Amino acid sequence: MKSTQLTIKDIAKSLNVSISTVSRALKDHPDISQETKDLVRNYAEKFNYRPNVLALSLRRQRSYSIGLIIPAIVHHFFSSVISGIEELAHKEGYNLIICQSNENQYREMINLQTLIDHRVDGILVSLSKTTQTFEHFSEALNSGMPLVFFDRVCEQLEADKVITDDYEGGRIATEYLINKGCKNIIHLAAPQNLVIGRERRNGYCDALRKAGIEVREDRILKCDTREEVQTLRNHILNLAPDIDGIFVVNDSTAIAVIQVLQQNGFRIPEDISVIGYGDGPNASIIKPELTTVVQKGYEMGRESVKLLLQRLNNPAADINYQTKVFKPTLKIRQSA
Amino acid sequence: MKSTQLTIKDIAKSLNVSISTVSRALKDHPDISQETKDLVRNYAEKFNYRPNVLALSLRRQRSYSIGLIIPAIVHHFFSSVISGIEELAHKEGYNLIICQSNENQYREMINLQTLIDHRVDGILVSLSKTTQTFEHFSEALNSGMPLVFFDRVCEQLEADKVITDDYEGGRIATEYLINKGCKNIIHLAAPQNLVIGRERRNGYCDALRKAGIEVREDRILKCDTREEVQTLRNHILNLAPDIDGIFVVNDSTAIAVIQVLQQNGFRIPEDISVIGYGDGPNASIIKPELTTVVQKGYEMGRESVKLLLQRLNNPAADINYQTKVFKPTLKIRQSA
DNA sequence: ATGAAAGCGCTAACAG
DNA sequence: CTGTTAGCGCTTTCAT
Repeated sequence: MKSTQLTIKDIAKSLNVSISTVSRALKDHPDISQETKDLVRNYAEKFNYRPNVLALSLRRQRSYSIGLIIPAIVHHFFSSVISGIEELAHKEGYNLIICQSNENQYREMINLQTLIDHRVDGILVSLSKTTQTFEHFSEALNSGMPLVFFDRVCEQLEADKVITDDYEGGRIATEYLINKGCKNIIHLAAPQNLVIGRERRNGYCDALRKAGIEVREDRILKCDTREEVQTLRNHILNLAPDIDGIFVVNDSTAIAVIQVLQQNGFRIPEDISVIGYGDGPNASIIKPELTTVVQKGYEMGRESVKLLLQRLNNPAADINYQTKVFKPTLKIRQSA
Repeated sequence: MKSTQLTIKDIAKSLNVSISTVSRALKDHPDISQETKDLVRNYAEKFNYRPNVLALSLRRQRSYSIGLIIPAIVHHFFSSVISGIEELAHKEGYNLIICQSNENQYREMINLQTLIDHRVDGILVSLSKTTQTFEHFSEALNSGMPLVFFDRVCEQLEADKVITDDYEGGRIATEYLINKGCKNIIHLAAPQNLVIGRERRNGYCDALRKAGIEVREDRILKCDTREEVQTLRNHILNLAPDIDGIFVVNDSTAIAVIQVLQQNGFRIPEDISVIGYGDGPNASIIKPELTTVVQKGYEMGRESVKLLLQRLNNPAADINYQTKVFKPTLKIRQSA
């Protein structure tokens, strides 16, 4: 923070007018004479006066900044969400304070507190994988802090939410595999404490049932990272000869699985069809190119900000909480 | 910003002590009796008092937040830098305000102003591709704002910098190709107003000269995005029969080139060897896996924050500006 | 049309 | 050991 920044007080002194006159002149208050306005504004312009946002926020009881709690910045999906958020937020005059939970509930709680301490006007959050309790959020909500959850939301909490219809995503992916003729489809799932994990899985299960295929617990593996694919490598390879389809909860895991299978002589999609989830840039780099469920990160980011702004601009109006649902689509490439 | 947040004044009133007593008790000032301390702190704890960071910043003339101007969040390199920055900054009690320039000088200038307006204690920046003038930064620097440039730095500005030795990166990549027996190597380059663009290119040129290979301007193409590869598609394919090596300024462009070449019957690396720059996750997804220059984003992020903190903690001490240089290494895979 | 003063939440010098 | 006061930079009510 630069201490040598020009203040309204400095201007007042130099111009021999009162502080309030300067303040009013700067904001084009009708009471001020054109003459004084010009005087003040020229001076301000000349010496590059810039209002102190901190002081403004304190005074206005509104910081014009919004907070973001995100599990991990480096995932393409999340970074595209950030991009969408940043874009709209800045356009609307808000700035963005970003915190990373690193998939850790404790960090998430700290993040939340940090943002509250900074008196952000509202908070956007996508839950960490390890988050099991939600008091921190319900407290914030009760204290009046506007909260919008996106992607990884919390069912038990009443709040604004932006999601993709993950059940539908799981369903269309699995149905596509079934229509392709797959009979033995496994699912690599996200942790089941996450709604997205449950929903995608439910979509998978229901599609199977609808097709008269038995849902087998031993064909659903908790596996949603590249690293886990390595850990479960042998298990997956044991399963491989008996299966003809895999629905994977995200792209990077799907790609890791394809690589492992290919290294062991399985042909994709001839032997086994694989479908991912996300449609990041990797999806069209892997050979065969990945068939995957499209998730619109950038748009979800923007939508989250929209919902938040709506609430900020109607603080009194007790709008009912909204859930904006994006319909997932299947991007068909080569892997299935 | 929640207006119903408990303040020090509220506590004072409830407890019938003065505001300053509360303030001191909270910060364990030696003058305050243990009794009063307990009283105040219990109350604060019980009603979940949280200091208003805005007021604190105003008072201290220090916001404990740092700003970041980044060309595009969605690039893996940059998002890993952010991750490193966020990590260390939060650990040191700073929070991060992120602005995206979108490779646009005008946006970059706005971003800078926004951050100054928010009275951040310091700013980390990586230049946008289109930035051609630097007055905005030199002004900030002159006004005393600590600035650290990383990766895309500015030669003309005296400031702290964190870079990889891009000349060296270009050199080792090209030398490796030469040693592999390549004689006709083209370079897909970044814009030459960027130091990284010039340096990588210079490394390429010098490696060629050192090997007695003529440097030909028609073998250096400005091409550093997937999109540009499509635009230059025909040009590249015309060149292809005559060349045996390509040094590309970043991974995603390298991958796009490989895809175009493969689609047109060229074998990588048998017909043409390709080397990228960055070593993001994509590098090991493409077939053949990409040989590429390793760039340590996360570490560069941390180092940038370190340099900044060093300066913040020694505001008086006129430390000489430092440039931290990371040595690039070559990750050899299959594409070359 | 302009100024004085209070206050946003907090700290710290000064006083007692 | 505790309280009073001024001030960080700004806005706004109330006087004039």
